[in-house]
Amino acid sequence: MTKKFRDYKIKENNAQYITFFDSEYYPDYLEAALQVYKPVFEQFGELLEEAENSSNLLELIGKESNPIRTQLMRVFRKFVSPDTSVEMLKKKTKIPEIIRDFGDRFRELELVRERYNSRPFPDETLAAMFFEYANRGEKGYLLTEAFFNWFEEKFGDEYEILGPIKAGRDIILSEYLEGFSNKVPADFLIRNKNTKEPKVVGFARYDSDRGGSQEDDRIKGNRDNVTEMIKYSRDTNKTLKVLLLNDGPGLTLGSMWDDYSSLEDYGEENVRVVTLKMLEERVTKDWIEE
DNA sequence: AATGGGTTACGCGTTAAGCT
DNA sequence: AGCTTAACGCGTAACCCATT
Repeated sequence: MTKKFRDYKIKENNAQYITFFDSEYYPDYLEAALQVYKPVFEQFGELLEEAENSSNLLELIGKESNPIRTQLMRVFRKFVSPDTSVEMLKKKTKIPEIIRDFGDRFRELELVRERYNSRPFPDETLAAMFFEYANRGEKGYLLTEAFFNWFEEKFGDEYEILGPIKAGRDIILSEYLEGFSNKVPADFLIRNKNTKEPKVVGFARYDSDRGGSQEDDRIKGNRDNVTEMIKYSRDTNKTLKVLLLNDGPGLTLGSMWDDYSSLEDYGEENVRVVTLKMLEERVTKDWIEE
């Protein structure tokens, strides 16, 4: 009997199967943060002097080009308009609309100047806040990247793996599976290199933190996907496997591990849940083909 | 009544691909 | 070339609920 995801948790030792990606320690990165954002703050200060009013300040920022424009927008949000989401501010063309809809809630320019000048220059606090966001999402990319590399190395001759290694559109399964009409987004798809026959549908996720709320969504989403795949396999008489690549310390939180274990049970031999450290043992040609 | 862990709900910024 | 979209994981306020 093959080892199951559940079996990696005996005696609560599952943490050893988790992959860690290094993060920086506080306060080591403060210097780097100041380096990055000092020019942004500097320019914001200049525009602040130049502007006639708060709306005009936004217009002036809109004339700048990226990447600095987006950074100036972030500062604008903080000092002038916490109402306006970054999604809005990212669109240059939306600026007149934003002024129309939110302009009356912008903080008065005089007050903004006063508050801005009350801060030390460069504002280390704000730099640190911004910096904290900078690496969001990166660990998820590292996870898929590591998997793609491993897979190419190990199975590159026999199989091909499709999907974005970093940012980019997911694989929409209906576009690759004959007779499958649901627009299910997957992270990768493994096919026989010669026949192009789909073999494995993959979903990847790195959980640094947070158990709680996300657990349910993810398990449920994954379960729905598994159900779909099983049905598809049965209908078409093909064996299509589902690989759930999950990793990160978040896996050890709450009921996450157990939930994934039961998901594996639910999918029987067609579903495997793995971390990077289980790849050699669990992602085998036998499993792909059986 | 206080404490504290867990849950719910939602907004968030950056990146690279994709589009116009 | 500039802009938009799709993808990623992160942070936390407010609430729930069991225990002390």
